[in-house]
Amino acid sequence: MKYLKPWRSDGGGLLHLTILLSLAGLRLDLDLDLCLLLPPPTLLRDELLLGCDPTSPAYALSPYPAPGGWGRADQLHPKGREADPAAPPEGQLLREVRALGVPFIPRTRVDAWLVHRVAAGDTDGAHGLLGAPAASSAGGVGAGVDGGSQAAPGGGGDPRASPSSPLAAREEEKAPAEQTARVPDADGRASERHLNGTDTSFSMEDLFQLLSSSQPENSVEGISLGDIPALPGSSNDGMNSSAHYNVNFSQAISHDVNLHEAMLLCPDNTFRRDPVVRTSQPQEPFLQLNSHTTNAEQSLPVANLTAFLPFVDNQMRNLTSEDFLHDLNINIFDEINLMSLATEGDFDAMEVSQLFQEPDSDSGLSLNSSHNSTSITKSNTSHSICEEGATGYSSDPESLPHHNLEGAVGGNYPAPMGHRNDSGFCGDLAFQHVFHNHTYHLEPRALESNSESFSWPEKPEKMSRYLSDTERNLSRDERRAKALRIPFSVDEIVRMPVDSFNSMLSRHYLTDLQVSLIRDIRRRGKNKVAAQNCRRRKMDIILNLEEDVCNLQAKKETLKRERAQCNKAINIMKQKLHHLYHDVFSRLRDDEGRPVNPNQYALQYSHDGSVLIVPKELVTSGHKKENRKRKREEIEDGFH
DNA sequence: ATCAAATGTCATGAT
DNA sequence: CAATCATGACATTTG
Repeated sequence: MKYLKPWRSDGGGLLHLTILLSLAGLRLDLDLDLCLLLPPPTLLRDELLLGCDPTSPAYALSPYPAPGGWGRADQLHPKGREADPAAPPEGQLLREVRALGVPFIPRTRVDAWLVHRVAAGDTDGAHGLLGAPAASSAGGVGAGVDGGSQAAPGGGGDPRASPSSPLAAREEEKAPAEQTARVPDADGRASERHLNGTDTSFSMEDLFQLLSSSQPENSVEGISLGDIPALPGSSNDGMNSSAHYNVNFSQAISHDVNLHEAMLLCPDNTFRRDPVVRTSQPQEPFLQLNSHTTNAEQSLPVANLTAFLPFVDNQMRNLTSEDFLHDLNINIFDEINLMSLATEGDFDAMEVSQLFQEPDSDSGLSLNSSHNSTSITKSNTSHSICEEGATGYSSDPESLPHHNLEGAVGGNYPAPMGHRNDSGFCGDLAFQHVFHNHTYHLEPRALESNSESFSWPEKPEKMSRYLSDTERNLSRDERRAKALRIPFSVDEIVRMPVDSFNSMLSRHYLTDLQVSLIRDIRRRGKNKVAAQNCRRRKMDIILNLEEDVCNLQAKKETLKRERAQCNKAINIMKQKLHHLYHDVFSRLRDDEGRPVNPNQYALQYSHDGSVLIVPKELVTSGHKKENRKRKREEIEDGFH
């Protein structure tokens, strides 16, 4: 398994940003030279997802809808969307586009605009507006606009960035005024402004405005380009000025191009599973989820993020055959998924990093100890909370709203991470450092494992130390499912009938890793129930046996008492017989008038009722004969 | 820290 | 033949 390092460096500190808008056969290449720092996972993911040619076989092999076939009919059907309570209010533009009957349901204004342009046959205009095709799609940022999949629009601003960055704080102050003037209203009138009046003057700002305005409420916060510190040697080539793009670009990229996540993992209306099955599950739209989870990325003033991009380039260049496509589909997506997970959620960052931990490596996940440690943040090799959680979670709970990261797995995930400290020391320098040094320190062994043989080398006893009480209440499978963004609850996965289960798997775009985990969860869950039943039965058997033992013991005691009584009665009878014997013999006299010795004679009853006095020798011999005769008769009876 | 009970997990065979 | 169940053995968690 080939893992891509998440940083790309262009040497000059310039991030070559390429936005490929692949939509309904339309490819819009936006080539930007920005001293812009983008969230690496989003960048990598979208680069891989959308940086390739939409017409290439990669799209056919990928689990994503190919251009022109965005999503399945049932998923994209307007009715299905109308039934979605989470769907955003339809703006006029959206209605317009939908009225055109294109097989693509835009969720964002950019989507709508693009579809509108495509439907209107004005693709050239779109190309012209968005600039020249990318010189290197693999080296750029694929900022795809995914209509049907609603690429993570949710928007939450980036409250984490503001407190930690003076620039961001300043931006935050002036943001509202700008936003009021720039952010389109909810029904997309601002978007229509571009469409109706100034198509030919559509600028980057317009695009970014569109991107950022897909969630107007989120556009107030976040990092503007002006806030991003310029790297040495950076320039504003390709841009009018940084101020010109003083929009929530990072957020826009993060929210609107998070295609992989949106299409694979987003359980929103476009990929909603059977509502009947889902009725018991709280609908946790990933829109909201993703919007929150990108905050860490946005908030990070990453300095070295470009270090990973050449790696990506090499990977992309070296993998041009079917292997590449296969890897792109299975491994890379999974890996990216994991990496993105690591950057998108507090828990997940922790979880994923720990899941990939060397089993015996203690890795110093000392979350508690790291709370009051500030020096660790300056050590490249220290294993601090930030390193473990370096995959992009804020440590400043006050600065970020309590994001509800949970999917359907395990019900609710209140999600306060145990490692989320109160000091927020990771938010600034520490977090910056950690972010670009340790974000994707995945163990090669773990990285090389494919999705089928993927193991979870976690050490539960260690794991539990770093989990909050809430997380600790989750089972391991629930934590795993949450880490992989499995959009179903463990209970649901286990209890679902096999037919529903299989149809569910086929209806959702799940990575191999997710499918494997889901099947494992089902197997383990059923086996857990079976084991519980088995133990219950065993306990029942044991209890029944114990009850039987008690009953038998009581019966034994009763029998013993009866036997004792019988023996007592027998002894009494013997005593009486003895007395009677002596009484009889005391009265007997032989022919000479002498008393008869009871030791030499015995009394014997004859058949006619008379009593004879017989010498004991004859009595014993007679008894022996009778016994022998009786035994012979018994043997003969048994033989016959 | 230690230990025992409870519980989870895996392997395997049966259904 | 796949899915599920049953269960012994071992691992892990819990109190």
